[in-house]
Amino acid sequence: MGRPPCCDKVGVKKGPWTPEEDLMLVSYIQEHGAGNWRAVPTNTGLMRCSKSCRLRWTNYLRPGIKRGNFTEQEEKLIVHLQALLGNRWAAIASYLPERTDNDIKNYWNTHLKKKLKKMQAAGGGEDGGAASEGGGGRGDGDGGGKSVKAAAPKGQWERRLQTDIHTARQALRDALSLDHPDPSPPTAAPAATPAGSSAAYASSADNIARLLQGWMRPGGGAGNGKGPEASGSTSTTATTQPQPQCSGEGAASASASQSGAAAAATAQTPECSTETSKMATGGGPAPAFSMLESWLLDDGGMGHGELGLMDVVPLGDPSEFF
DNA sequence: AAGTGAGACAACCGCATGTGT
DNA sequence: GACACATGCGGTTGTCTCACT
Repeated sequence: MGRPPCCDKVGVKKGPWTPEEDLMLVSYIQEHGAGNWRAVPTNTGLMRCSKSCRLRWTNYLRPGIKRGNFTEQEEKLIVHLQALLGNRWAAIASYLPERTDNDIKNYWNTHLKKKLKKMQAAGGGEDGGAASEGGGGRGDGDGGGKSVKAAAPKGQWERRLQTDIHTARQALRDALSLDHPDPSPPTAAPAATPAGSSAAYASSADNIARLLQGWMRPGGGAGNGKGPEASGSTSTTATTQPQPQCSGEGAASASASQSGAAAAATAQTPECSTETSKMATGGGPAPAFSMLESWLLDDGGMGHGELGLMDVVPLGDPSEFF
């Protein structure tokens, strides 16, 4: 409702972030943990709005983020999830712990959309293609969730329900406190693989990653929110390690989308919820993921992707996947 | 070698939702 | 129960880099 935009203030800087700003933000989060973004600009002296700070952190500075080069598996996963969930990037991103929703969204808009279009044009519809748009549902490719609802045989509410189930399952898993997989040591910020353009910037990001490694190691362990301020908001802090429990999760190792992700998902701890609330959306589909994976790899089943997934996660008995 | 166009990525904007008072 | 505030999400735009002519 009549809420004033957070970035209304004059003097708020916009545009690309400089390495210096990144450092300021990172070091602040190091000390206070992520969260309470409102206070970040004032406390850091950054001339950015809180939103911008949060975005910068979650999309770029947060450790454990893999950049560039989507693997084939990731691609497939995205296509199928998009078909299933629509443009709910945050939910989709929860299946790809190393990727940010923004990244996935961009990748979809720049690569996959075209790819699928081509496929359809070729009369193929191959993989996600056919499945996804349910017959070109998205036409323009945009408006995912919205248009999907019209074209998809299943209502969007059903998809939501589906996601909710994931969330619920995750919650239950947390409650049962499965222990997390060991924080598989990150292969060091894979970050620095930006393609071309970002190369220059990558180096600075790399530096930041190094910086993070330094401070994230307080107790030797990225362990459980052992981070600088292991509490509350720190959730993210914990994440800060390139091998975090929250974001990058162990999956950090290589093509996480594969097997790694499963473990990764499990790695989700309640603490991670703050920053990764997005993750909560899709929940930590650890078990589901493996099934999803096989489902995905089983291309033959394509064509009814949705039904396929529905089968994967029977509405009636989600518990079965615990 | 220079100019133009296309593609890719980062960031911003506005709306929706959740939480606290 | 209503209101206000903070955060999260998705869509869109702007900028930069690379490839081609």
